[in-house]
Amino acid sequence: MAAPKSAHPGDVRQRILDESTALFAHQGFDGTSLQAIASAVGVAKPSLLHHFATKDAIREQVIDDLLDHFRDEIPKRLASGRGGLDRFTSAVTALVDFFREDPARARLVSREVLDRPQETRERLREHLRPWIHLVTDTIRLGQGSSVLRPDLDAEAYLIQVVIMVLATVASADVTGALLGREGDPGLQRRIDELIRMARTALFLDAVQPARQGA
Amino acid sequence: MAAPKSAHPGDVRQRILDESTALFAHQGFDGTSLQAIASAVGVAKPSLLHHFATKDAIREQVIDDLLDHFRDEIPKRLASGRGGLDRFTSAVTALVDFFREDPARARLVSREVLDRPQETRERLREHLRPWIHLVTDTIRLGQGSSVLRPDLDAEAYLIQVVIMVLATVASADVTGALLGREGDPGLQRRIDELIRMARTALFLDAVQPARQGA
DNA sequence: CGGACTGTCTACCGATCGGTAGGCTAGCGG
DNA sequence: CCGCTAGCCTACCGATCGGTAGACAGTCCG
Repeated sequence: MAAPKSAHPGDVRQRILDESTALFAHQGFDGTSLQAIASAVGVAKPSLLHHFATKDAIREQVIDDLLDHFRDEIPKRLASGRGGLDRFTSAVTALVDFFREDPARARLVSREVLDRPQETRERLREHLRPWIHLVTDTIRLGQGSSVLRPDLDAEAYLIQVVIMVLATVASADVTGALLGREGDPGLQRRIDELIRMARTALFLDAVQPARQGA
Repeated sequence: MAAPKSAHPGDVRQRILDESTALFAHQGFDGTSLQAIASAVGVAKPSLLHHFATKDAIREQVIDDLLDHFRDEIPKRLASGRGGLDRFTSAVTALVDFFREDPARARLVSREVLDRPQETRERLREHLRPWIHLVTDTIRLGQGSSVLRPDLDAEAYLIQVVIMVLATVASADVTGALLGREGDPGLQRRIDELIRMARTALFLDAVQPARQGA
């Protein structure tokens, strides 16, 4: 009626994906009905199924878009240097920022891991395998030249750091209240500590760089 | 018919809780129907609602039992010494073992964090507050006497370690395939690295104790 | 101008959801 | 021995689920 019809092709489709991302992240796939998505987008329920064959197809597209975005963004952020921070902090910060700028991403991945472990395992393996090799090779190089701790398990270390970043962002609402101050979101404080832990566990104790302010 | 009726009072009730724990952990609360629980237990659906007022009441009891069990078991395990391992490794191992001996616990908590952040935050705060204070006070003591790293944020550190343990066990099925060898579950390897990371990030580099075999 | 196509809608489908009503039975206390 | 209660059952409820049918309106192309 008031709104112009079919003003932008592909617009509704993208809005469906955006709203589904938010809803799946907060309520889970099973906890989100097609009606809820339709209401959020502002269309009737069957319109969703005109753009996607089934509810599950929406979820698949949401996940694919997220992983593609991850694969495109991370190298870009790594290349952009990030000021005077050393290479390690720059890398971890890039990882953290990707999830922190939209925590729905962290929640969504966490839910997929819990809901569909087998499928998610295969998908992540394809997407992350080259990336993992790149990082672990670099770590092993640093271990050889006595910059990094020799007793470190490169692959396990990397995975643990990624898991910790994911879980930290995904659980930000909950874990904030466990810190001392009540109203404090405290996410930055936990991330600072996360980076300190990861760095300390990686480098032989040469220098501990000063903690960055913001 | 064949089975003796009402052989053990409270038996069915406990079986409902056990099966619900497993089902909620693997499929989520919204992904688990009352019918699915009833079938797993081997009773008719309305029998569930004789023991519990609503489906949600089942979930509440499952979580309460889990948290109570945690609060009872952890001090017990800490007291039992765990052989010649130092106190730190003993504590982290106790935490890891609690979740690893039934990974459904880790999955269940992770799901609650995602599904009901506000409610879970309050519940965890009540349950964990004294425990957190105990640990962080001990850490700060160690920081004062120059055994532990002075730049460590005791509360944030503790929370990050707990999060990492939880997420590691909850995601064991997925993350295993990301390590080098394919069929390898690799959980022990990640947990060894987790403990190494936590230890290195906590202690000033005096000694790195040898990694324990099994 | 006139189809064909695209996108949206209303109306509806069978299945399943959480939950209820009420009957049957076995054990127990008076 | 009799009635009450606990525990389990079959049968059923309205609501909501994911998904379908088909009408209708624009828009683009010949």
